Amino acid sequence: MDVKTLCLGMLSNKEACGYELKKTFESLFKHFFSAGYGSIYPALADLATSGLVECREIQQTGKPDRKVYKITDKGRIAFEKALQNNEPRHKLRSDFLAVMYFSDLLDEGCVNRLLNDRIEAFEDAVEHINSIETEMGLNAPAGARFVAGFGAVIAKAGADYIESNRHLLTETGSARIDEPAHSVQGTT
Amino acid sequence: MDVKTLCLGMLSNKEACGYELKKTFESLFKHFFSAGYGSIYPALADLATSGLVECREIQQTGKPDRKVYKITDKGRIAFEKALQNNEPRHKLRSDFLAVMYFSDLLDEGCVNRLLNDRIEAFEDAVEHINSIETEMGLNAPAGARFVAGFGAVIAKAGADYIESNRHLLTETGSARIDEPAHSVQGTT
DNA sequence: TGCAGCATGTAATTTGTTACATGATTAA
DNA sequence: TTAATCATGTAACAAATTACATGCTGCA
Repeated sequence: MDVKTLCLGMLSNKEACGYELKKTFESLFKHFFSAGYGSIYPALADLATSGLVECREIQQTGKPDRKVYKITDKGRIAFEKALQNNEPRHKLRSDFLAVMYFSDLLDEGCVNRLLNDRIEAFEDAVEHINSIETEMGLNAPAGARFVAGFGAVIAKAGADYIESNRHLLTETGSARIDEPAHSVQGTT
Repeated sequence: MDVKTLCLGMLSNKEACGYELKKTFESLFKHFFSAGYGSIYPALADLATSGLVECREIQQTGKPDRKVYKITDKGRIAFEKALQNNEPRHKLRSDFLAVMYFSDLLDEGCVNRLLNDRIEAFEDAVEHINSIETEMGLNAPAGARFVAGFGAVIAKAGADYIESNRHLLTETGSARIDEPAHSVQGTT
């Protein structure tokens, strides 16, 4: 699944401009898909050329015209077909794990810092997902809740794993003592 | 971190040919990094050109000469530097979650099939990792064990999450009829 | 005064995937 | 006889990232 297809999918829920789609990538989709303007704008242009979306320009003062894209019938059909096509991939790419694999080449301070950073990143992810779940509310589509829940559980599992197994990588197994005074909340 | 750097890292443990490195990508690194011959061979050629590895050709009958690459001192320094450089990324890319987000556009049979397939993929991953952990034994480097454990825990968490939350996506919440009676507990 | 938000896009570069091309040996 | 394993590579293609390019508004 490429950025183009995902944009089409987002537009099947609600019309939007490129800027807004980017916001969605950064909120709901953050933990499993990312896209920058450099992918989104060309994708929308392509979709419009293919007749899968229609574009309506809204004039604004002091800003570029807002281009609001709306999915067409042809677009809906194309997207449903895209959903059924390929057996969907699910792939992690982790430099973090690669570095940990070679952690015997690093000094302990460095390893500890990387572990702490990663735990923090996971905890931030959990918080981020919790906040969007709150925003969504209970009447949110099932798919959105399922996907958010998945992200939260996996991030939590990652943080917990590191906390429980960091002793494998450091002689002292030092916990996060070196964190300055911005208190880090417990793993929840 | 690109394929080139990871190849260099692998060679810091043990000299190898491209074919062997590919095997390592498919065993130890499978759950967090992937690379095909199309990336590996050019990467090795580049490394040799830069003097980070040395190549020794071993003649064979009926096969192309085996090119065994060995890291140089310069290569070791470059790799250690690469390890320290960037704060390492850890990024999931999941078409599976994207499709689930839009699962209301699919019929239940299709959704159930996708969920079952994903659970199976996660379970296969756990098994695969367990088998390489067994192969490695207890005297394996700490980094290798840490990384393998991480993969197993995350895959298990993913499978458990789907099992416990599939009811969100399907009216009937049909479980896997093809699985024998082993009840799956809630998350964690 | 400076930064964040809104809003668009292009172009160069990097990176990796896929298909192509070859070919012997061995086990099922 | 068919597939898998060993073993190398190139070339075309696809895709996404990054840097560049513009510019107003409103807040601190």
